[in-house]
Amino acid sequence: MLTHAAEDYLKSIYKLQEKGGKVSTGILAEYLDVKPASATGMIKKLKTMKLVRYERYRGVTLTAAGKAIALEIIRHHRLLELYLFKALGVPWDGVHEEAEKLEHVISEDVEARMDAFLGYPTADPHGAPIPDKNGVVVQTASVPMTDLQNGQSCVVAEVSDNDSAVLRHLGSFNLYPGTAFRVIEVAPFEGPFTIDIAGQQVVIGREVAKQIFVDEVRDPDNV
Amino acid sequence: MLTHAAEDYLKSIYKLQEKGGKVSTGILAEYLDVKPASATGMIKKLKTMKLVRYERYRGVTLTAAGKAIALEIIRHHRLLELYLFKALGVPWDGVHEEAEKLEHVISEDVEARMDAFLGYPTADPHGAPIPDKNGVVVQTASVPMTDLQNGQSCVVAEVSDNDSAVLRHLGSFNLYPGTAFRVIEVAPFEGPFTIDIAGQQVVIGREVAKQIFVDEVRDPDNV
DNA sequence: TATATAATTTAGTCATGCCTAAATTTGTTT
DNA sequence: AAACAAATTTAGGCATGACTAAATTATATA
Repeated sequence: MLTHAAEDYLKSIYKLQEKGGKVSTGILAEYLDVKPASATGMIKKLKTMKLVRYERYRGVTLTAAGKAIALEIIRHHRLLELYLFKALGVPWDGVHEEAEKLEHVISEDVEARMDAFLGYPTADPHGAPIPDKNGVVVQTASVPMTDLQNGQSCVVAEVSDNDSAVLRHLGSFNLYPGTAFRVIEVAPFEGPFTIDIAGQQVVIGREVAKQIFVDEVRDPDNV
Repeated sequence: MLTHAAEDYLKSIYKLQEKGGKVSTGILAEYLDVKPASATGMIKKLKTMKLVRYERYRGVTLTAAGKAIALEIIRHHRLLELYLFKALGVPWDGVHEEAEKLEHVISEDVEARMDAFLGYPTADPHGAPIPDKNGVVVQTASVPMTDLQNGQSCVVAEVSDNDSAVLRHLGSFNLYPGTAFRVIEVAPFEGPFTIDIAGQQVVIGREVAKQIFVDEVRDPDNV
């Protein structure tokens, strides 16, 4: 069995790999809040276990075996988030932290029971896809909110779960996955977005908008 | 925050202390499946944290602070067992192992939510008392099944959760906390017990009987 | 009371997984 | 092509929590 630390490394490599192919030691270390030297050490260990491909100064990628483990941990994490949210009422800005600890510890049996209880869900409370038992992930074609233009309407697909303060903020005006909204105005020069959510006007800054991904983008009906 | 290992030591010292005052290094090491030298090392560490009282060759006891932590971990463990059993349908011979890993990891928030979901229960699936938030344990006056005489009837109060094979065995004839039974015969010379559970006759060996504790013992109505 | 046996402690190791500081490699710029 | 900056690796350390082997203390027995 792998250590918790090794599982975290694999998970992080997977996530970073998703948006940019090979992963450098430095990026990985920064993502894990660890010094680059520590990352090098763990990468070498993972290589001897044949979970990653690695050449010094050339970055890491997951092997098939490594990817399978990464996806299993991610599945644990997202199922746990949804379970804590739905079954125990943990607020959506708190589930990430809790799942981060539990994901390394639950058995496959408990995982399967949560999965069944939830009706074999495909997304967690932040809209992130839950890999299935075989590690298959349903990828959606969502785009960052920052791509939106004046007047366009859309539905929230996913929200980054890294920053719980941001999540609380979004929750305060009911912006969750599945919520529809319309862009009233995009302020020029990289300015904030003013949007309409169920009749309420809300202003969202660039930094926050970057963490929101949307679906079903439609141009204004009345041109 | 304490390490998982330290929490396990405190929990074990508490349990051993319950039935015999001071706890020797050897007993503790055996209970934790660790070499005595390792136990000595951890005991010293716990002493510097003022969680135990200790003099070499004289055994350990918990301080008030140590006891509070031990009870909190035990509370986590037993609440988790009951939660896994009731909310997720984990079989009663599997909850112990699972809770053993989770107990070190759940937050107080999740603990409180499970507690509320379960309706503030006072016993786990094996009948062991769940300490309340303040560390108060309701002690019952149950006696070991090995104390029973021919003809006496009783109700199962608690079953030791250490051995899951034993639990599966007991479950196979529906012997759970709350189950009533009557002793038909105690074979002489430390022999097995023959009992009547809801009309079925079952034979239970000494070693298993030692792990069963009973309440409401009554002598036969017809003498 | 001397001695054998059992229990416990000390001393020294090992593997993890992190760290810092210094050395090296790579890639970019002039 | 040389030199600089950034990224990466190496080397050496530290804390945990386990281990074995040897020394010490306590207890039981003759």
